Amino acid sequence: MGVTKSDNFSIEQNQIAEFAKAFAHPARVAIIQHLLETQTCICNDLVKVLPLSQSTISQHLNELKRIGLIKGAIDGPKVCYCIDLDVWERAKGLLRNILESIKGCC
Amino acid sequence: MGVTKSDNFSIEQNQIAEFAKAFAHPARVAIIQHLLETQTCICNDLVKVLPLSQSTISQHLNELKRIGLIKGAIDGPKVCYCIDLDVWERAKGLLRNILESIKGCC
DNA sequence: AACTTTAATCGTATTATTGCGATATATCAA
DNA sequence: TTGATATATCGCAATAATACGATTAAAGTT
Repeated sequence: MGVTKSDNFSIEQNQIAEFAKAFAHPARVAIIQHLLETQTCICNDLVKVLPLSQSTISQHLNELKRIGLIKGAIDGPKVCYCIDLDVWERAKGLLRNILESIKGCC
Repeated sequence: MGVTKSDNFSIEQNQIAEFAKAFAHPARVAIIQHLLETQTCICNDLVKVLPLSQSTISQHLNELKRIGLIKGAIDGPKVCYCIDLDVWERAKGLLRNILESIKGCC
């Protein structure tokens, strides 16, 4: 049917998948890296930095906001985005947990 | 146009996105977790364990193989899959690197 | 008030992803 | 040889994701 059958998997599995999705596109990786570098919030410098249109970047930002990894603060006509530390830590924990749970292999 | 514009991003950004994609679906998370648990290779126990059809699971396995995180060894009529340690370590390094590069926030 | 900047959203086109049944193939067991 | 088991692949359908231009809306600026 084409739809991800989320219901059949655990909450944790869905959460991991959701966080991973944030990093599953090079444009979103670039956005996140930029936010990590500038540390302090940025707004639409991204439009100048990334090879994508304003509307596309806005969509990616919205997706990251939906996932929870970033949050935006309105500042006049601008919106300053930054990493949401709490959510980031949860994502880090979940992903680190699965990445480091390897003990050996065949 | 609907296509991810990979060319406009760095190799590293694309690699991170590619590895993240492996985890960006609950079914693949479940498959990976199962492979991590059983440690030794498994084949199509997955069909019995996961709420998905054989063909769908085969597709997910193929996607993971394409990304490189797992490899399959033919054993008679079966195929035993397991984590590819080298690739896994590279994925771990890249993802850990970005996840831990946060210094603070607004 | 007119203009600029910023950003979200709408509409649309295109491609990717997810999923399943059916089928094909290969190996092993009886 | 016949049958069972294990997998991959094909064909199809439906939904999701990516991207852009155009438009809208809000907040400053002149």
